[in-house]
Amino acid sequence: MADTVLIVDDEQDVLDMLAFSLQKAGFKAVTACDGAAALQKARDHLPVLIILDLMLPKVDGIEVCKQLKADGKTASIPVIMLTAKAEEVDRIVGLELGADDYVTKPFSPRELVLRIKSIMRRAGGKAKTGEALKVGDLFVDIAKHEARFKGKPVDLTATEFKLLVTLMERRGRVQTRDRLLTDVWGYESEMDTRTVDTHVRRLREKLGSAAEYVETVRGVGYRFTDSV
Amino acid sequence: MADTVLIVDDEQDVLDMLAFSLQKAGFKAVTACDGAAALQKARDHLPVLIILDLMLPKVDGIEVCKQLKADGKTASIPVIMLTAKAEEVDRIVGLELGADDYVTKPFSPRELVLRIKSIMRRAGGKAKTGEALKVGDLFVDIAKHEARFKGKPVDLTATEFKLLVTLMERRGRVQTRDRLLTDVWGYESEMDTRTVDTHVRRLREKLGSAAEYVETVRGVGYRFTDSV
DNA sequence: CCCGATTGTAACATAACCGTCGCAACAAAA
DNA sequence: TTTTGTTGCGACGGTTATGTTACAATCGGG
Repeated sequence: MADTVLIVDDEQDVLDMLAFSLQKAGFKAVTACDGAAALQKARDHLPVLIILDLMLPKVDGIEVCKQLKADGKTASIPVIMLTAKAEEVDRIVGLELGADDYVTKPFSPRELVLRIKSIMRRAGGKAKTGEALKVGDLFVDIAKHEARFKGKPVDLTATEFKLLVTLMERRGRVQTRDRLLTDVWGYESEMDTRTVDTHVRRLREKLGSAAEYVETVRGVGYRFTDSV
Repeated sequence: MADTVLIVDDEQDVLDMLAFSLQKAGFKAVTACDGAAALQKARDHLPVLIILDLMLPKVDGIEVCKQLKADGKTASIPVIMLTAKAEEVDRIVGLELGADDYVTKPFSPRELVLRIKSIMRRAGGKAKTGEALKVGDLFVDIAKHEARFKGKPVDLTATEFKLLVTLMERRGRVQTRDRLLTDVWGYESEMDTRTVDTHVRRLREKLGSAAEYVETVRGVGYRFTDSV
């Protein structure tokens, strides 16, 4: 099928894991282990999506992304950036290099596949570097690490912020506690699922009347609803 | 496009790096490695901007700048000075030699491109009186290397000044410590991120009540806010 | 050559955040 | 209604991030 995805990373383990996950999700995976090969294969296969590690030998991931966007042949291909540290996210966004989304390591394969599908849905309609989530009066700007409700800033901790974003990105669909644990806390976290409850509670508290967006689905988990 | 930039430096590495960065940013780069060639190429290409290293063989960078400003053909071209040490900034400014801005080594390419765009924006509008950043009662004049709060001068060291300018130029957006390190201290600085905290503290101390502009975003970094 | 200013780092203090627990409130099943 | 399981809530220590202070090294000016 034409659903080819290009994966660029210098670690073979990551490549294998991603290729496996993507093939399982119905994509065709092509891999590259450095920037030069990435640019070459991007032109060659014209994938529908590129997953690009920030840290690459020789040519930086940022540079690769810029060159992809500068080439008319590959400019329209959505790019998902992989970053090792959450702190680098701001840097990426600030550079305005044209990445369409980012995922921080460690990530869950499930999360990545969801992002991919989200990106491709978005690309089908209006492609935009959507770093802003908005539901009703609730506005979340990922680039600024800032959430606003009715225009007023909501002071959230880093964990609460990521939890809110995760829920909003999958709005309408129930998220189990285990899934939230792996997606917010990372795939290797060994924690009590009740911890999620506590953070949901704190999040609701700070959200005030916007807390009604966060629904409890008894026996399953939580859901962010936009149809109040 | 006519966006030609002349780069003058005696080190080939610096020339390469700058030319690369500028071309990525959409400029056309012309280089010169000494003062005589610089004057020649300035008259020849009539660039929209000149990046001029202070230390040059044979003819001093200061002398080059003076001659550029004395020649009617090149007098109107904005000049950005490159200096190895922040302390020399005062010297440049004191000499009133006509430079429009300065950047201290080591610098980040990102920073330089930002300065260039700023300079060119300014040149498009009014005559060069030095770029002034203004938020509330806080005024910062980059060209004069001067900061004022409620009209009273704030005595800042070179590092503190650069930190303040960097934060103000990206007002509203969180700046991680790593990013501030690369933008204020240079692209190859290997320093403790806690150093940033210390300098932020010193800056806040000197700013007095204007310190509220400098916000801490726990777990992320610092942010200069104008929406208090 | 000496002295003050500046700077980066380390050490300590403090505040914020996080994960867990126990219990009460609640809902679904029996 | 009773029973059983689930979730909300508040609180408690442990951990981490940041504020604060102090100090040695460096640099430049006098």
